[in-house]
This record gives sequence, structure tokens and C-alpha cells, in this order.
Amino acid sequence: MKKISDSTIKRLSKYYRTLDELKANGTMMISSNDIALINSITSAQVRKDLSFFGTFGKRGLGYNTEQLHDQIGRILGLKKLWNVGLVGFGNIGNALLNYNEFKTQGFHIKAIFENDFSKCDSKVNGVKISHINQACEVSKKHNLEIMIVAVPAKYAQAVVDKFVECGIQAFLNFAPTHIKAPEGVLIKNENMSIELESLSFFLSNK
Amino acid sequence: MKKISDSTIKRLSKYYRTLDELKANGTMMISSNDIALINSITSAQVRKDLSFFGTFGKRGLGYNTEQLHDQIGRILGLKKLWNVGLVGFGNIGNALLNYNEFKTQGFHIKAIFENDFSKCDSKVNGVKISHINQACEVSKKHNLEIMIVAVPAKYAQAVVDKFVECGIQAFLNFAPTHIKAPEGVLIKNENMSIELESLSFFLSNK
DNA sequence: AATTGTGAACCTCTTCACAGCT
DNA sequence: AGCTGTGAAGAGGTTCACAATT
Repeated sequence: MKKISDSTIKRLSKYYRTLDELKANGTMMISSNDIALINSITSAQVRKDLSFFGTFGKRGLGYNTEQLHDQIGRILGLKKLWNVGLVGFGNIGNALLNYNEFKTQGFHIKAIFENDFSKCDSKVNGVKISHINQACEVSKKHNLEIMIVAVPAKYAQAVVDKFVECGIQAFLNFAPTHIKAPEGVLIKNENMSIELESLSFFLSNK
Repeated sequence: MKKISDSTIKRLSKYYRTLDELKANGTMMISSNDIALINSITSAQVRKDLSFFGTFGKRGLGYNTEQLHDQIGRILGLKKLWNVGLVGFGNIGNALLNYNEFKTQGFHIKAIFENDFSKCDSKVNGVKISHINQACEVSKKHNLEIMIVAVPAKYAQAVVDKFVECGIQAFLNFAPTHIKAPEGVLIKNENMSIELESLSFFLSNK
């Protein structure tokens, strides 16, 4: 496949949500311009993004809401359930376990890992907390495909290394630190302070 | 000032963290190449980013760790404490209140807002929960400058509109929905599902 | 000898503009 | 007439490469 940019994928996610809402509204057809207006971008951008994957619209008419939703879901790989593991059961970890958006998008947290033995072997919301020593064993058992890393910054790299050894290829990192991983391993960062600092900069320089 | 890109600012935040760690290590001098290696980018990128704001290094020697840290802090506006409000005290809101990284970077949560009367008027970690009806009053009292929005998607736009009316100019939005705001109002999104969906896409298309 | 600071070259992403389809 | 799909143009961001400095 031709190389698709990260920003295109992020926008597809947004269109997907837009279409979700429009479907709920009962809107049958939608134009690239409508999608664009809702997301504060240009209609050419919407059409270009879609064009990398095929032709989904009808000239003169626009897109069928339900079909386009389905097709973007397919593109993004959301037509399956993803088995997700959560590493670190502190503040953030706990919030993420209860974050419904993940579940509704097909990301199911099947296992939790902790370093603190006192938290291990109990269950929260039906999900067992295992010690990180059992990383590979439990990953295999639940067929984990994506790891959410919600441990303190200084442990994050070691945690990723560990799970890479177990064969995990995709990580969502909440620790405010840069993580290195071998070619082919995907790391996405959710660095909440960076966004705040960006606000700080732009506020300071208005 | 010349237009500075968002990506430059995000990278500066990263360099700032890198320097934090190096300072703690006792490293006195550092080269753009060192910073680059730690963050998996090129040294030219590091130098170019810095060059927008002045000249901070010494040719042949590199940068003084402590000075550069201080200068980036100044650029990002982190030499002051920011008064931050938190809207929505559910899972995410609760986790963010206890997220130490914010505090150590100078972002202090001074007020919490809720829609649920039963949660109001109590205090958590010394921070009072006010009803969102009192948005402007409480914002003024605490001189709030940045709002963290952690409410369900369907309320997010209304919440932002409300606080824009109160004069708030900067928002960090955790709701998975696109927010519109007038010119000059800054909105940063922390959309955790979008990053997961991006992983889903790249995993599906390996 | 080492490393910065930066114009120029390069590459990537976005927008334009219009032919082509409904 | 209206809206898509897309090649071409434009804008913006990254890397190169080297003169300048320590």
C-alpha cells in the first residue's frame, strides 16, 4: 500500500466519529463539505484522505452515511475486537480501565499488569491484575495485541522492552518520556503535559 | 514573532524533559546530537527548532544543560504558575487531579466544576468542586487561565462555549469530539481513542 | 577537531481547480 | 446543477551541507 500519513489516519478517526453522530441523527447522505465543516477543515482534505483508499462517493450526490462509516471502520481496522493490556494500575490506569470510549470502539482491556505485589491477583471490573513478571505468559493467554502503558516515566522504557520481548508490537504510552523500540514496533504517545505546555507557549506569546 | 509551528513547540517540550533528566544526571554540556539521539530525531531538527528563538549554544562545544533548560522553560512560558480549572469530575477528571506531572510543570488545578449537584461544594485534595453555573464567578476568583475539559463528548462544546463567555482563552479537551471556538481561543485535544485507532490501522496494515 | 546556526534543497502535506460523473 | 476524485500548484516542515566559531 502507498504510504499513508499519520495525519490522514487521525482525520479518518474524526470522520468516523462524525459519521457515528450523523448516523444516529438519521442523516442518509453527506457531502465532503459537511464533514469538513463539522471538523473545521477543507472539503478537499476530506476527499483526498478518502481517495487513498478508494472511491466511496457518488458525484453530484455525496456519500452514503452508513456505508462510509462502515468503510472507514474497515480501513481503520475497527471491525474486529482488539485485545488490549494495561500496564500500571495507578490513577491513570484506573481511569482508562473505566473509559467507555475504548470499549465502544472495540478495544477491550483483557489484562492488567502491576509491579506492586499487593495489588496483584485481585480482579477489577472482571479483569485480573497480574504481576509484570508474568508478562509473556498472560499476554499469550489473552492474545494481547496492544499495550497501554500507564506507569511512571522512569519505568516506561523497561516495560515496553519487556513486552516487546513477549511479541507485542503496539503500545499506547502515557508516560511523559520518549520510548525507543525496534523497527516495526508501533508507539503512540499520549503526553498530556506536552499539550498543556503548548497552551502555555501560545498563551504567553499572544 | 515569526510563526512557530506546533511541532516545534511539542519538540521543545520534549527537549525540556530531556534536559531535566540530564540536569539530574549532573551533565554540564550537551550537543544537539545528544538531544537528538535521546529523542530519535536529527540534530539539525534540534538546532533549527532552537534557532527560531535565538542562539543558545557555543560552536564546537554545544549547549550548557542548565542554561538551555532554563531558556526553553522561558520560551514555553513555564516560568510562571498557571491557574488551571478542571471541568468534569468523573474517571478522567479524578485521575488528572492526581496527576503529578501537571503540578511539577507549574500547572495548578485551582477549581473543579461539575454538573452534578451532589458532587458540588465538597473539597478534594483541597480543591473545591463548584457547580458549573458558577463558571464565571469562580473563574474570576481564581484567575483561571486554562481549562481542562473532561466531560462526556455531548457536553464538551457547551462547556467550552460557557467558559469562553467567562473569558477563558485556552482549553485542553479530553472529550472525543471536535470543539469549535472563536478566533484566538486555543484548543488542544487529547483524544485517547484516536491514538488507539491509529495503532489499529497500522497493525491491520502491516 | 568539534559543533553550532542557517540558507538552500528537498520532501511531504494541503489546497486549488477542474474534468467527469450522477 | 451539484459534488466527487485527482493531477498540479502551493505551502510548510525537515534535512543537507557548510561557513563560522570555540
